[in-house]
Amino acid sequence: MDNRTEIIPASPRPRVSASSFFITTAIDYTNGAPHIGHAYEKVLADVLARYHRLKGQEVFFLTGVDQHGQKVQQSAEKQGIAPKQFVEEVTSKFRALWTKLGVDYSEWAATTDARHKECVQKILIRLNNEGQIYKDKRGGYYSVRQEQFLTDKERNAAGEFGPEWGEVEFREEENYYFKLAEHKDWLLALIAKRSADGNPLVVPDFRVAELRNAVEKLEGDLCISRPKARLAWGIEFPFDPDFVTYVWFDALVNYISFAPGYDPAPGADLTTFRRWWPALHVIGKDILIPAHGVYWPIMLKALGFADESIPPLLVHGWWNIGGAKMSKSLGNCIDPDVLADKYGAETLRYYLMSDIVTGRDADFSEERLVQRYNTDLANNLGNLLNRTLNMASKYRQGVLTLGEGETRALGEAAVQRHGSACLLALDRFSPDAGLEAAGALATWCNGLVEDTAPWKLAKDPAQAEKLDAVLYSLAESLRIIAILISPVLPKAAAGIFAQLNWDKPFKLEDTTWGLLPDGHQLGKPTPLFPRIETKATDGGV
RNA sequence: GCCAGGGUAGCUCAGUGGUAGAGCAGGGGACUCAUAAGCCCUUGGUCGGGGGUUCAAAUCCCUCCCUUGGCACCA
Repeated sequence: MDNRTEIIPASPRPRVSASSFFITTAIDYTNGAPHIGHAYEKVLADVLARYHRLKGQEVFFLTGVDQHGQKVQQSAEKQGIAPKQFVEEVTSKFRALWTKLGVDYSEWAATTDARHKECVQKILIRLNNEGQIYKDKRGGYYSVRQEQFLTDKERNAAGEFGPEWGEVEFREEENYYFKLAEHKDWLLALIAKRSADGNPLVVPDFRVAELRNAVEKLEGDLCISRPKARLAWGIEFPFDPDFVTYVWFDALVNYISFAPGYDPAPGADLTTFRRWWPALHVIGKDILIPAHGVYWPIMLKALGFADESIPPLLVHGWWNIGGAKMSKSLGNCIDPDVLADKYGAETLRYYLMSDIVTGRDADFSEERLVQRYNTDLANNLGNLLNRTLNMASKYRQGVLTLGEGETRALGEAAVQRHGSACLLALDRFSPDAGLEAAGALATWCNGLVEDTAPWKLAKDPAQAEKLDAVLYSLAESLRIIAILISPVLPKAAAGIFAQLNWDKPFKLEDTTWGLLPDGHQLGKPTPLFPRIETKATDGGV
């Protein structure tokens, strides 16, 4: 219904470059196959990237994989293969899935890439030269079995380390540390300033408070190395070959090491880089604190980035399964590859974009996926296209005539109303609300058909111009709906254009009413979204 | 434990002082251009429990229960 198109997220949109759009996703850890959460984030970023391309902006969409680290090293050892081979196998699964789902990225960030390693090492050298990194010896309790230091969090109710850790010993270890704590006040001020300026560091805004609380509790510096004896699978410290860098200065740096034109050398020419930066970082809520909300801004600050250049974070929620958190240990992971094969990639894209409010959690249900496809795509939009072309074919041999102006004005007003709601939603990173607005336009069109009953108009020669105007308004609305949904459903949008016999590129400016010319010949109707028939017993996941 | 947010129709949620709402699902009807789709009408709720303030509370206050997230490197 019309009033639902008014549901627009309240958070202001952070400012990123106007002429170009740089968007990144988290890079996925290559310790296992991709699940539905990985797919959601990449599709979300892809939809936003496609939307900005639709607006005519240059888009740089960066995604990739985080391939280093202890878990990968351990998993590879278990399989008796080299870490390199292990991550290559897992990485290929991710890339194949993104291809299947139509995730159209510009650059692939793999942390084992030579370009990335070089950038990470240059950054470490620079920060070391500038006194932001120091070496220190600290002690702690170490689990030999788990090959990790334990913190108080690992202690049980009795204040002891449980038997699951095996033999626990006190151990001292030298490592490199990054000066984090001295930037605490700067970061607090930045968070406040950016929110006050309407250019929030974090969206949605309820996450800003969470971040502020976390920063206020910040104390101590950040350990950024591991001795090679303990972890060999990583990027070597350029000034100390006994160590590799540990996660932060490896994974987070991908956002600039793979960006166009970045060079960490002091005084380097960053003209190209600045044309794109800052990026919009699309991340999950699990990695906001502390990685992206605390460490990353401070790392960039240390590298000389200005306050306005600290990138905004778009924090999405999680897909739960039957109310429970999805996890490998529960064995309730949803395989997006299987779903895409079963229902089609665009059906999955539609579900992932429509059934979750950006920033919040949602419950994944295969049954609901089918239901939303049938209700929204097959019954509402697909059938609208089909009945429109059938009527045009039956009553007018598929030729459009402008017809009476009053009826067309109604169509134009509806397109204006729902179209602007859709675009506003996409500007606010909410494909869910955008799709709802586009769907509301289709619903309005179906209402127009019922109100005007073209099958009756066709029997009365005196109503010929009205019939023409109805058919024109429907076809023109469908053309515009196709553009509006194209970021989410590029193939279906192309299918609508094809059936409308409208061979034009997708552009946002073409959502203007009235571009289909008088006398336009429409194509032949074919069901665009065939209904998914389910057995009554097939209840989904 | 601390901080923040929730608990409203079968499901997903809107509604912050003035006679309980939407979409989907369920039921009924009229129509026929259409993917048995679309359209119209409609059944569903003592608004988590208890107490309080008020002429009036889903809405404010107190309390209890349940739940989610963050504080703790799994999108």
